[in-house]
Amino acid sequence: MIKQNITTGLNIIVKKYLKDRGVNEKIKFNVEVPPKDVAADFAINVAMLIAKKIKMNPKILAQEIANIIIMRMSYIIEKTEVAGAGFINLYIKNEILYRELISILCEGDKYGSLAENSKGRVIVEFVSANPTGPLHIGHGRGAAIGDSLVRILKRLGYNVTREYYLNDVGNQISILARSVEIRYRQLKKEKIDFPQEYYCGDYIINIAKRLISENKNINEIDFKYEAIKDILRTIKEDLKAFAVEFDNWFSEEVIAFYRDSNGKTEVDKMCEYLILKGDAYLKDDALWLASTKFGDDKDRVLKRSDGRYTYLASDIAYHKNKFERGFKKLINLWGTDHHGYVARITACVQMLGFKKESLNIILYQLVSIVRNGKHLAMSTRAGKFVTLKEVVDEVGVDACRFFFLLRSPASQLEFDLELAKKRSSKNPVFYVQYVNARCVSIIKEGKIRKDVITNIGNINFNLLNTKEERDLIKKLSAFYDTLLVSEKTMSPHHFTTYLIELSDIYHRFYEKCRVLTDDIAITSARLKLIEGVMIIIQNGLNLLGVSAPKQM
RNA sequence: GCGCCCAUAGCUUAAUUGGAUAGAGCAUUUGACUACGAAUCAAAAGGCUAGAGGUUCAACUCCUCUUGGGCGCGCCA
Repeated sequence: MIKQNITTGLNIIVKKYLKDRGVNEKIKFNVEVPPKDVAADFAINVAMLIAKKIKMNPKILAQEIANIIIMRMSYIIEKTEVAGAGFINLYIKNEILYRELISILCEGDKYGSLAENSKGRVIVEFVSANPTGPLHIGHGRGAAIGDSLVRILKRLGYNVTREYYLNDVGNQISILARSVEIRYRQLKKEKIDFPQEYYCGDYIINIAKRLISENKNINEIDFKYEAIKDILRTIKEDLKAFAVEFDNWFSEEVIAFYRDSNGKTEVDKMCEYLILKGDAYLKDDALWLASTKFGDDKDRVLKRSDGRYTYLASDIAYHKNKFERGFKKLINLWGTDHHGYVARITACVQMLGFKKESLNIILYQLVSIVRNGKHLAMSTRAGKFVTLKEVVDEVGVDACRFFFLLRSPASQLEFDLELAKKRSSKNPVFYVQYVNARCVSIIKEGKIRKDVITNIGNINFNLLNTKEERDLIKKLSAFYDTLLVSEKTMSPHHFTTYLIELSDIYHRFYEKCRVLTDDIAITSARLKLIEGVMIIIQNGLNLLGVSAPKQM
């Protein structure tokens, strides 16, 4: 959290500086890590921003501010310099780094977390695959991103609920029920055709077989109920095997079927509300949503002329329901194929009287599976898709989750099965986990030596003064920065990048700085540094839902 | 046709959200084990960030257009 401490100090200085110059505006500047070839620890761009406002030479301002910083922040800043177009480079004192390492060691797995439930209630809705078949790898990516995002937000103090929205109402489900029924009848030797557009996977036949084995009269069988029951069970099993557990499974029936004392469903009430507000209107015997008012390209039907509601109507009621349950922020993870839906749901949120910003829709691109350099063909229609279970069974949960989180949700993901299985540094999961195993191993080795100092108070951290050691501690402290970036961008992929970079820096340290030597003071200090690395790697992997094995 | 998203090294991609000489990994080439895990490390080479304009002290990032790709455009879910 070094960066945050610096920012706090700088803000005070900048505020006063602006006031002295008669500038009343607030300036939002950045504290950033300079490029590789610059030796400084941090750099700020504030002088250039002020220069623009008051039309002065940024380098002169930079020098003035740099002087103030060195005077007022000497407790943290060792040295400043003006560089480039007006950057102020900051060199921080080593003691600050050591203090950071100490708090990592003391706080352990709590390091970088804010007080629980200090930031309000958030609901993250993800996967939400229709219960009409097993989860495929696309759902897997959504599951990994969603679950990891929840872990990140929790660490930042949000009170987060993981929710799966179950579309157990509507056409798809009717077709599912019919599909099972036809298979059932076929197994009973009835001559009946199976329509092409029905669900033709083997799992449908298996459900039918189960029903036959239960020997019930066909009139007693609720095909819809039975189908959902079986499919949902496998979905839950697959998610559990993938280390994803939902806090809540929200059934569409709750808003579409359940009626209050006046005989009204939540969908009914929502529509009445929108009509009253003038955001819904009747035309051609149907009820329309005036979504163009809020940026959609056309108005949408809520209730068909035959009286049945559309999927959209349920979905609006569902979002309303989420707000009514007290969530301040709604996060939805959708596959990119749903992007057409963003405008209308955003419009609805505003019609319901909530701010556009309270709904955050994250779209993620598709996953393609690569084996030996070749893309595997996929088609949902023919039931020829790669399931999540297949991939997890083949490469393991850790590799699977890490790979799904490797790229920004906005980029398409290539999942290389052979690479994911590799046990070498070429495989990024393995590379990161290997660091943890190595740390554990060295610490174990260190424990054998009786003379090692373990009490933090007696460690001479000043001995950690090489470039490699400084770099390593700085990277450790960037753990919190990574949390903040992930929050801002609503994406966990920064952590895979971070962990890979941290591992890189660790290995460089490992090559240059021998840990176990005859010098007991250095040995003890470096062992503590390694312990810090271990803590951060474990914390980071935990946010991704990936394990940190002690040996490999 | 309309709309949304994407385009970065041969391949897969990152870039702290507008900052300094655009970082990694794979593949290629070269080097390093008589000490803590060589399952590793060090180094070389590889880029007009698809193209053209614009805004800015500063653009991969923002705006406009063009080209190429993905997806969506139902009183389906």
